[in-house]
Amino acid sequence: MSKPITTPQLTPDHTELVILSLLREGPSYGYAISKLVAARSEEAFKVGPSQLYPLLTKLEKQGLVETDWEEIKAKSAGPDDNGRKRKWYKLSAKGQRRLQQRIEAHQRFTSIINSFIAGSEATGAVA
Amino acid sequence: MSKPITTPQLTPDHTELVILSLLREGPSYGYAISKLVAARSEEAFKVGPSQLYPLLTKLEKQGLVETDWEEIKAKSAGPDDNGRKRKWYKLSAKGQRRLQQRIEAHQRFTSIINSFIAGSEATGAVA
DNA sequence: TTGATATATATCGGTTGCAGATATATACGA
DNA sequence: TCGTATATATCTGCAACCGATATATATCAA
Repeated sequence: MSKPITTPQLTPDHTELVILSLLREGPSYGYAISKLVAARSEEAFKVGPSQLYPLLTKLEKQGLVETDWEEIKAKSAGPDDNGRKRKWYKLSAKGQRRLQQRIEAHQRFTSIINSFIAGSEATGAVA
Repeated sequence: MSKPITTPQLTPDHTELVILSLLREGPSYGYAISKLVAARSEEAFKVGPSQLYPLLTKLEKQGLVETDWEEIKAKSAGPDDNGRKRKWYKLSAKGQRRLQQRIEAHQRFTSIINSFIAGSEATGAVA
């Protein structure tokens, strides 16, 4: 028995759509995003570290998100560099436009897939 | 300038859904399927030979399709083996069940993606 | 008749993208 | 103190796919 069919995997484009959608609700950071994607999808979508961090870096390079380091101080903290850090990602104006494009692209995608599912009834072809 | 955003790519699961959907309308063969996918999707989806033939072979091995060779005879044809051939694919009962599963999985997929797009409004979270 | 294009199936080779593992470091509860 | 959770990041290998290539025939126009 192989694993049962639940949902198709995320393409890179769909992953970007999901992450930009989350960031539209407010800034977040890698670990939280990863957990949120799993929780909101009822574990259907999973974005692991090896997928997430390179993608976030790419979004940053493209100017779709702006980043900000938060120092999570331990009890005592000198001016050292070793404390735990949290990298916040905030949707930029460019990112919002990209999100809108991804949403529209997804709607076209869904529409075409549905036309295949509907089949000949929808195309006028003879059955 | 990179290519404009049109639709996300097809995952293997979505490609299978599209091809099984086409075969539900009646038997077809590789080249015709490739052309049909492009035509019906207004060129948004493209399934080239290197993607299509391995996939069709896989579907055949899984018993989702049944195959049948058609000899396309030239004007003269002895009992030779060199004539052009056409390999027909017909959806099996098992393939029909698989298609139904893929359709349901796609609907779950769409539903989850839409919930991300809808965002906080749909989740009860504070904006 | 010759050449270009379409039909038809199939494989190969390089690139991309990701899953799983590993690495590092801290916080917290049992 | 030991395991789990938080938090970011890279590495290694594998699988999938795009583009090209291969082979062979049919068709149509010049």
